[in-house]
Amino acid sequence: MPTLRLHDTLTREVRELAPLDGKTLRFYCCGPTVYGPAHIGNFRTFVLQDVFRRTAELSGMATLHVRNITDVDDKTIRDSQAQGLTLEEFTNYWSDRFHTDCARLNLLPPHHEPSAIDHIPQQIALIEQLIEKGHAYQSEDGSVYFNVPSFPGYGCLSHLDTRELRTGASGAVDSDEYDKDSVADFALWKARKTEDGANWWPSPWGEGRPGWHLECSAMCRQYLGDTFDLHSGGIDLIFPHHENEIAQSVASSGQPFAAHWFHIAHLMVDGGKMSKSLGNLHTLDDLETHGHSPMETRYALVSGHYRQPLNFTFQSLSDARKAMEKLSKAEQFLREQLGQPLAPSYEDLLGLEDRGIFEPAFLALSQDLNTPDALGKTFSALRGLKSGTAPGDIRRDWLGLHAVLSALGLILPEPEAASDVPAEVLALAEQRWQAKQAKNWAEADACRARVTELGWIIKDGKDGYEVSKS
RNA sequence: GGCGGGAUAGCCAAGUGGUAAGGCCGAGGUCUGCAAAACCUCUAUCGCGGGUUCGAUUCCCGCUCCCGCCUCCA
Repeated sequence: MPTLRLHDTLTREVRELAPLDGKTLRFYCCGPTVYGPAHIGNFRTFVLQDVFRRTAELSGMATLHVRNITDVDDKTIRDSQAQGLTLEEFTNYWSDRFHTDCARLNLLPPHHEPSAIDHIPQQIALIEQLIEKGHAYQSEDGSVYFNVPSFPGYGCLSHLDTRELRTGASGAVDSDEYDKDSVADFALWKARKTEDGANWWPSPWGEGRPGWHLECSAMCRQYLGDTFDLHSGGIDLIFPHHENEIAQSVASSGQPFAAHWFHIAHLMVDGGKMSKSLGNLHTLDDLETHGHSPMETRYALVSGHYRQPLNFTFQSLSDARKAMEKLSKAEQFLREQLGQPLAPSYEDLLGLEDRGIFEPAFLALSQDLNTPDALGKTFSALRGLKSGTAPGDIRRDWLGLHAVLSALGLILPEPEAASDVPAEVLALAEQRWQAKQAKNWAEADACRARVTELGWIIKDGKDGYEVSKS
């Protein structure tokens, strides 16, 4: 079993990852806040987490994957009310949409997908523990805050000295929060406000709702225990979200929290930050409107290393299509050598011992999830295969290729089905073929021209032809 | 101001103390009545200036520029 090595944000080094309990790799990924369609930047994170899980599983490890749904916060409350929906109706709609997009991107569903609202009691229990241990306090209005100065390790993940955490450092001050003892303190429980509408819950501190950071700490504990293998999210979550999670969890349990931290760098669009005002917050639907499939998007998202900002362009989607067609041709070549077997299932590939000429590509994934290197090594192996310089076991190599593709989660395009070609086009193509056999070039060319006009392309093979959409 | 990540061919993007993977695009070739596909070949000395070294794109220092975080953003 190849060892899995991954960069750890906490220690800032690439470290080997092995299940703490010797059996199952348990990890938590911060999920979406469901108040609108997720954009491809969000999906970069989820796709890379998926590649991580697949690589672990294909290496022979068992996994336990938890990813939450944040279904209560300022934005979900605000937007649900604006649309005259209950919070549940609103978040259910966007959760469903999120799941649809995940499926289109071939993301493995997490083993557990807990939501904040479904875990209010666990969150309240966590706050009670924190207050009991002197790490939290109640303010005048009934909100509860975490007492940051009471937790010496605060800032260890983001390497931000707590002295530097001063309000207004970035130019925007929330002068609303007078109740905090220290500017670094953050809300565990937010007292009910009129604008929250029906969205409040009873608690020992009065009516209100949980703070954002709290849900993850509570649900990590619920599904993975106090200490588990890995915690992941976008790079922007390092501070303050993950820093706060560590504070809440460690201060309440007295145990180590996540053993390893996995953060994914941001996606850029056309060299700059994505933003609504620039109109470059692409969703899967947007891209499909432009004729780019979710798989092309997935390929584009894994074409850069997860620790580097990735520049996303429409050109990268076109490149992805071409690259996948190339992979598909090679896969068909191997399949034909084997006499048209069915593609192996994901389960068939788990813990595969010998990946043949694709072993280096798979190894690249095991080495800090180097997806671009894995793709490069895959194409390099392909070249050797086709030029016959890599003699070997075809079946072994075919399975090896599928292991790499499965780890990346790529589903290759199938050759165009002939069935949806219009009868008229089919007839013209056949007529042309007959003319060609008779060496009647003028008629053959006329037929080709006509077919082209209709938006189709004829490609001749050795003993026949294929028609495809132009 | 603090912390962090970058700068590699037309575009995207790996990597290494010993003269730089891969994909896309482009050029040439084999093949082909045409067209396409397929296959082969070709295209960079790695932001700037110093230093260490037999040798640096890779290590160190300085500089320029870019980006992110420091506020409930993946």
